[in-house]
Amino acid sequence: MSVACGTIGTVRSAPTILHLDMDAFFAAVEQASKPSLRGKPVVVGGLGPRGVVATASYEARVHGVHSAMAMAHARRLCPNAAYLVPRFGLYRQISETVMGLLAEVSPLIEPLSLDEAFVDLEAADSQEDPRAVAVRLRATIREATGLTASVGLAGSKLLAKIASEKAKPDGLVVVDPGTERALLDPLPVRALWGVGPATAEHLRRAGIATVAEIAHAGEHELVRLLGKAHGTSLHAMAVGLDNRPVVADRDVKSISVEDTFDHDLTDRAQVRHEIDRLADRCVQRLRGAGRSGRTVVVKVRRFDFSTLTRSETLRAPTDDPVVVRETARRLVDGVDTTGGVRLLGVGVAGLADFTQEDLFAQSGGDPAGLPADREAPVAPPSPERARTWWPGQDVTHTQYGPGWVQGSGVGRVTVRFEVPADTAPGRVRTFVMDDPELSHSDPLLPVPRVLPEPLPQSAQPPEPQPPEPPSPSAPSRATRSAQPAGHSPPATSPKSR
DNA sequence: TCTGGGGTCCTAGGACCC
DNA sequence: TCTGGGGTCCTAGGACCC
Repeated sequence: MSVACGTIGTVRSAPTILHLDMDAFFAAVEQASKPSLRGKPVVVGGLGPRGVVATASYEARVHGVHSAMAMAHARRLCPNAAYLVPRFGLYRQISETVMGLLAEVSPLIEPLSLDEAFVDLEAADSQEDPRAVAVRLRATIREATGLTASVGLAGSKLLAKIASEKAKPDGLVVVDPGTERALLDPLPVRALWGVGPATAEHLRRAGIATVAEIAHAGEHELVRLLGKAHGTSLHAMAVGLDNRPVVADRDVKSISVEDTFDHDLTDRAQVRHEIDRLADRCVQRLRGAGRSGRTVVVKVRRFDFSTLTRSETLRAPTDDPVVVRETARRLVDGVDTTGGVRLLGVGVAGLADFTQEDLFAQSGGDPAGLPADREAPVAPPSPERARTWWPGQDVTHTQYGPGWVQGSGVGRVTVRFEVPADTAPGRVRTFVMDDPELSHSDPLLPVPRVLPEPLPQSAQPPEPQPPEPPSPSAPSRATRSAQPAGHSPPATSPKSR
């Protein structure tokens, strides 16, 4: 069955597709930058009453905590873990470093998320042994970031991803040609890409529990059970056929924002107000990406978790806050929200490559001829949220220096003063919440034990720095990050109502 | 236990046009 | 007057991924 066939495609004869997955990425970054958390259970995610776990450290997983679990459940399972709000700005920075190291291995890389990517080694200049490349890559990433990564090498994307999963944590698994079926056959159907809870249940009712049983059932039966597209691709994967290429620079197709509220909204005026704010945030992201879009989408999750979407396609692409706001409002007005609204979202799809300014410039039109409210400013972040102290956030005290919020309540905030380079946990101190000497600050990059290798050309500093070991006594200022990621309130914990 | 936020892709029905 | 088939676009919902 391992022989290639016809239109479905084949599997490479050498394991030249590499899948890299950072181990417990968010939690590992927190442990690397907060010395007091090393070796202890750490859970990163939304800390509000409706938060879910984004990432749990391996110490927390031992207690049964895992991604997508309700935070309330996690707290019951592992009450002694550190519960932290995500610092996406920092994760993004570290992710860029890792992706830069991948780009040194091969020009063809496909990021799947901040902590995951495929690399096509066939596109590399050197035809070095893939295993040697993977070994060196893992070491380089550890040196540059202080974090561990797991790597799978195989002849297809599917197998490379399964291999990296098997390699976790901090391992390398190579799927040698000829061993594909032995690896796949015993796996549960959930191991295949595209099999979630619904499909797994569907298959279970048909008596299919393992990959081998999918292969045995045959393509016709799979299509009958799951439909054309899903059935065909699932059967192909189960028999080990997967020739999907590694694709760099996938184009974004939609941009959206959404908020789950701590308490359901019951007032129509409140719903409208939130829709306006979401529309503004969406347009901000749209413009930041230099795009515009034709279809405005509104998403409403009601009190009973029933979710519906309403969309409207405009005659031309827009990045106009007024247009998006009014369209979103019109759409949400047509939805029955009696009983309460748990979540609202606004998105723009059908993206075009141009902003409206570009379009006007191209047609020789005059932007000044637009309606006066066209450039209505996007609402600034509300000031009362700037002084919210979430566990995990970066702060600085004028006297004690940099630290992070350990907890807050009853008018007090507790801060642990330590920096990534510290080898022992730092001191803890408590302040009144509005202490003027305490302020939010930018995150500090975790300090690797060895200096990173040179980044790719685009990321090179203007003047090459001579390599020198970091000084343990005064490392923090030099590694202070450029992005103000610590300032914004956590997106995962919207305002309570 | 009670379910985030940001995406992608697929299906299906209806409108509309040729 | 009735009967078509096909293609494309739009809308809504659902499954899935990280």
